Amino acid sequence: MESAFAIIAEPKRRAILSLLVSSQRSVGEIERRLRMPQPTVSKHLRVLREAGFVESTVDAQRRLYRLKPEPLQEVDAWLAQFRRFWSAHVDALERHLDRMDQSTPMKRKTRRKR
Amino acid sequence: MESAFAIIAEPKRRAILSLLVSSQRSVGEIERRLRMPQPTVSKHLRVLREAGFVESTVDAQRRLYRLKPEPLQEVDAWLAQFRRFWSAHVDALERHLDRMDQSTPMKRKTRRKR
DNA sequence: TCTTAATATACTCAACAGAGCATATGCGTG
DNA sequence: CACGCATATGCTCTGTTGAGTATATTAAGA
Repeated sequence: MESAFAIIAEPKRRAILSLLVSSQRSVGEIERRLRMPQPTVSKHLRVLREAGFVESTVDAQRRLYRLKPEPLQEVDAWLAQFRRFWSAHVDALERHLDRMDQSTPMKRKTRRKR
Repeated sequence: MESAFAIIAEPKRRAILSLLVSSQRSVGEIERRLRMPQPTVSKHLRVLREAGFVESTVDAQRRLYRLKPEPLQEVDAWLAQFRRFWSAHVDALERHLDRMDQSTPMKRKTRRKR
């Protein structure tokens, strides 16, 4: 379960992370909002905690879980290398469209600039 | 194996994607550059192809594989919701630091503005 | 057409992850 | 201090996945 990528491969864990992005939540809140059995929630929270995605504080019998940014930022950093590729792709597409424009000048004005 | 997230959970697949970001490659090139057995490469390429991460064209006996942007963009879109959280986090940290500044004014000038 | 290079696929095996259920732990309250 | 709520953990079972090895497919070239 090493990598951050493996952690977010699990749909229910992604749901938990998405829920925590707005504010911290107790286990019971997560359980009710996501309609998951309590042991399932606790087990996924354990995985998330050990991987550094969340941290918890004790509030009487409750544990309040909240997001930590680092692991998701790591994923984001890996994705960065592909963003340049996407823009290059868009550029190539636009150059292609521009070439089409030259053959059909009537449509040129419908094209937006970057 | 449905989701894009599950696909990139595999380290070797991430390596292949990273390799393809610079240019398209044949199976043999991937095999040599990443030091993977050929069946391993082919199997991962199949998974990547069926999930829409790559596409291939035939060049004599070779197959040239290249990236397709959509699935990674989907991952990127999911991550977007957390970026606001990160900046909020940084803001909170900075407010905290600013409060510290008020108690130790001497250090204030070392703080950079946003 | 025989051969060789490039790639894909089939099959088996071992490891692991998630679900479900039962149960343990810990804290507050009467 | 006994009970109840909130949460964590243990255990078993099952499905899936990746590795490894062998083999099939397809095209090029002598």
